[in-house]
Order: sequence, then C-alpha cells, then structure tokens
Amino acid sequence: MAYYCEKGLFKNFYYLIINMARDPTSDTSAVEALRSKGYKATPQRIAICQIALKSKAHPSAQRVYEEVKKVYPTVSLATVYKTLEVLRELDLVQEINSPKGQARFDPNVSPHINLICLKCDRITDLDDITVEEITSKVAAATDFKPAGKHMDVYGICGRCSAAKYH
Amino acid sequence: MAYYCEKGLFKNFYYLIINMARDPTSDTSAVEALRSKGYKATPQRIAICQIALKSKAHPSAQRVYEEVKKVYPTVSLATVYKTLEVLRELDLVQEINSPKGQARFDPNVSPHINLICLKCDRITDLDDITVEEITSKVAAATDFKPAGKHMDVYGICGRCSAAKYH
DNA sequence: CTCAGTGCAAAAGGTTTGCATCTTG
DNA sequence: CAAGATGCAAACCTTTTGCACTGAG
Repeated sequence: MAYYCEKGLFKNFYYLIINMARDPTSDTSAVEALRSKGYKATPQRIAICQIALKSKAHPSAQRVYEEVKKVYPTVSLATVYKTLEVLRELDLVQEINSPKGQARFDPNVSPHINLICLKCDRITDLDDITVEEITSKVAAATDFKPAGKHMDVYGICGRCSAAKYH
Repeated sequence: MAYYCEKGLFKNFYYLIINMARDPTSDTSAVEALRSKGYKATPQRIAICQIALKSKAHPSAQRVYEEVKKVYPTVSLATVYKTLEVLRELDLVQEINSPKGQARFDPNVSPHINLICLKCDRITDLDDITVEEITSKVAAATDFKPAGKHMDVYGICGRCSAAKYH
C-alpha cells in the first residue's frame, strides 16, 4: 500500500496536493528564481515559498515551520531556516530583527516602514515613499550604503494601546 | 593582608578606583537616576553605567561585560543583563536589535537613525530631524504610537564597501 | 536589619552545523 | 549519477531564571 515508503510516495503525495492548490503564477516564479541561481526547486522549498512569500504576518522561522508542516508534515525546522536564508539571498524576503530575539521574515521587498510593536511583537507594514528619501539622503550624506528596503520604527501598536488596562 | 576577603575589600578597592577615575557629573546623575526610581546604586551598577553610558560603539551585553570586568573583575554577566534592563527602564539606553541575533545598547536617546552594517555589524548614529517628522507622521496616519527615539536603516558601512575585495 | 542586588550554574529559547541518506536535474 | 538538499540530533549563543549569599540604605 501507499504508506510503506514515508520518504518517497508520501512526499510526492503532498507535493501533488501542493501543486493542485498552488497559485500558478507565483509558484512558477519562485521555481524560476531558485533555478536562476542554481538552487534546486525541491518540494520542501516550494512549500516554504508558498507560506513565506504569501504571509503578511511577518512570521518567524518557527511560525513558517508550523504552517509548512500542515501541508508538508515531514519538513524539518533546519530546512526552513536554510530555505529562508536562500530566499533572502534571492531578495524574495527581508529579515526583520524583532525585539523578542527572533528573526521575522517579510516578503514585502518594496520600500516600506516596519512598525514594530514592543508589547505584542506584531509588525505592520507602512508603505511610505519617505523611506526612499531617507535612504538616498543617507547615501548622499555618509559613506553608508543602505541596502535593505525597509526601515524599522518601534512603538506600541493600536491594539495594545487600546488594551492598555487589561 | 588586604587580599584575604575577595568579596569585601577587593570590591571596595575597585570601587575606590572607579570613584577616582570617574566623571563626577554623569556618575552622580546615574546614581540619582537609579535612586529616583528606588533602585540601589551598587558599585556594580555604577561601573556598568560608566561603560555603557559612555560608549559610542553600541556594545552588546557581552561587550559591556568584558569592559566592566577590566575595572570590576568579580561582576557577572547576569548582573550586566539585569542592569542594562534597568537602564532601559530609566530611559538611559535604548536597545537595538542587530541582525546577528544579539541586542546592542545605545546611550544616545535623542532622536537619531541607526545605520546598521549587515556585514560587520557596526552601528553608526546619524542625527537627523527626519526621525521626528516620520514618527509624528506615523502617529498621525496610523494608530501606532512610536515610542523609541531611533529608527533603524540597514546596509553596508563605508569600511566594508571599501574593503569589498578582500 | 531588611530587602534588593549579586553571582553562579542551570535552563531556556533561537539558530547553526555535521552527517548519513535521499532526490533533483 | 553527481552535486546538492533533507532531516535529525547535537552544538552553539544569547538571554533568563532560581537560589543562597551579600551589602546598600
């Protein structure tokens, strides 16, 4: 029967499901982006892209892992870390350093401000052209070359200040 | 002789040296800031303030620990962490989240931009009034309340881009 | 004299690494 | 079929915590 080989058929089974459920556009482009730099487009990586490149919640590696496991139960946390590193190299995600000591990943690679809540760790994007103004000002005024396309601002998010007296 | 009691005389000896070498102004104010909120001004804390509030290198806790040990050899890393936490509460330092997964501490609590080098992890301050413009813009446009007085921008520092081909 | 603070060692995350096994191209 | 990727477990680092002892106020 089909279950005997956990590492062969099982994986392919899930790959199939993923392929059926996938958004053809972005999936194809993720595969292409991977291959363009010599990376292999494994089902694990595709599944991780599915989650990480679509989430707006700025997930941590752990969070991505949990989501990916739902559709690809055999994936390991180490693979998630390695893949996120690859996606960073391909400029498909940016890494955000949260105050709680874990990295967060952001598929929004256009210029924007990350509003990082110091209480609940929620991160909200704020698209703002000021980012470009600032980075070009920095580049002009100093010998520092801004590379990331995001700027981080810390504070208390709306939800937390509303829930102040809980 | 004077060495017999490592935890008594030894400490006081170093405390004396610290007092002799100290900058009277800032030291007094650190003591006052501590006491004003009910914290005790222990020699360990004063030594840590000496280092952390004067450094422009945005040291990590480990780095502060190493510096403090030079003048106060019996201090422990745990005490450094606890004291830095107190200093943060007193608004005497701000915490910066570096990409290398350790916190960095910044005694510059006026509005400024932190230029964070993704290669060598060096952090440079850039005083810029734009920070206030942006935080007030954010406060006006969203329900997010900016709290920190710094904004983080990532990139490659002058030294690293000069040393590109090493 | 009392309670907060210290120092130690252990625990607790988060992330990386080494290695045998498996799979893509 | 070769080079690269996976999954597991162990190693690593940074930070936090529990607790007996110490010292500031």
